Amino acid sequence: MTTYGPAEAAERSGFSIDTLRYYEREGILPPVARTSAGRRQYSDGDLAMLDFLRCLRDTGMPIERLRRYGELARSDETMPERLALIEEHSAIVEQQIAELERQRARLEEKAAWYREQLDGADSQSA
Amino acid sequence: MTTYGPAEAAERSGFSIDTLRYYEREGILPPVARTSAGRRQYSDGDLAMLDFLRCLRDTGMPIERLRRYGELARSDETMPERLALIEEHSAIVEQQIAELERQRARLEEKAAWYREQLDGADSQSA
DNA sequence: ATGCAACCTGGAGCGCGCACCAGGTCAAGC
DNA sequence: GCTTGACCTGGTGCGCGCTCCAGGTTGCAT
Repeated sequence: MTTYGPAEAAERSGFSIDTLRYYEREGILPPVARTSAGRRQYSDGDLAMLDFLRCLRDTGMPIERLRRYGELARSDETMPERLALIEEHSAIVEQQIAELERQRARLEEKAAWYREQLDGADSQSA
Repeated sequence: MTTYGPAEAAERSGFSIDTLRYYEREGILPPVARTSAGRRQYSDGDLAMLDFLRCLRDTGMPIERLRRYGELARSDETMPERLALIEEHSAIVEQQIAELERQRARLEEKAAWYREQLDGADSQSA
C-alpha cells in the first residue's frame, strides 16, 4: 500500500500543505498515519477522501459541514447520515446552478442591450 | 422622479444600508444625491444600478471588478468597455455553471453508491 | 560530519466583504 | 420644546478559510 508525503499529497489533492494540516487539526480529515519520527504518511484512502472533500469544497460546502462529513466518515455505521448530507448538498448545488443560470440570462440580456446601443451609435455616426 | 431614503433603498435592492454606504465609498455606486441636510436620496436610476450590481455580486464578481464597472458607468463613452466586462463575466459564469454541473454529477454518483451499499446491508440483514 | 531541504508545532496574520459602534445631526409627531 | 428614530461620518471588528512565520527536528546526499 503506497503512501505519500505531505508534498506529494498536496500536489495530488490540489490542497496546499498548510490546508492539509488545517483540515486534520479541524477534524475534517481523520488523523493521518505518521512515521516513527512524526512525519505524515498519506494513504490512498486519505487521497480518495481528499478528492471528495475537494468536490464538496468546490461546490461551496462550508468548513463546518465538511467537518461533519469528516466526523461521520470515521465510522461506517453512519452511511445513512452521510448519504443524507450529500443529498442535501446536491440539492443546494442544484439551486446554485439554477440561480447562476437565471443571472447569466440577465447578463446576456444586458450584453444584448449594450450591443444594440452600440450598433445604433455606429449607424448614426455613419 | 421618485426618490428613496437609505432604508427603502436597502429594502428594494436587497443590500444592507451599511453595504450601500460601503459601495458608495468604494466608488462602486456613483455619489448619491443628498438633501440639503446631507441625507441620501436614491433615485430610480440608482436602484436600477443596484439591481444590476446585485446580479454581478450574486454571480461572484469581486468588489474590485464591481468598482471597475461602477467607474465605467459614470461616463456613457464607455459602453464598449462595459460590454466587454459583462461578456467576460458571463463567460466566467458559464464556466462556473459547467464546473458545478460536473461536481454535482460526482455528488449524485456518490449518493448512488451509498444507496447501493445501504440496499446491500438491508437485504443482508433481512 | 555537514549541509540542506523537507517536515514538525503553535500561533499569528491576512484578504475579502461587509457589520458594527460611538458620537453627533436632523425631522416629525406629540 | 422634546422625545424618538432614522440618518450622518470615521473608524474598528469580524467570520471564513486559509496562509505564513518562528523556531526546532529529521533524513538524505555529499
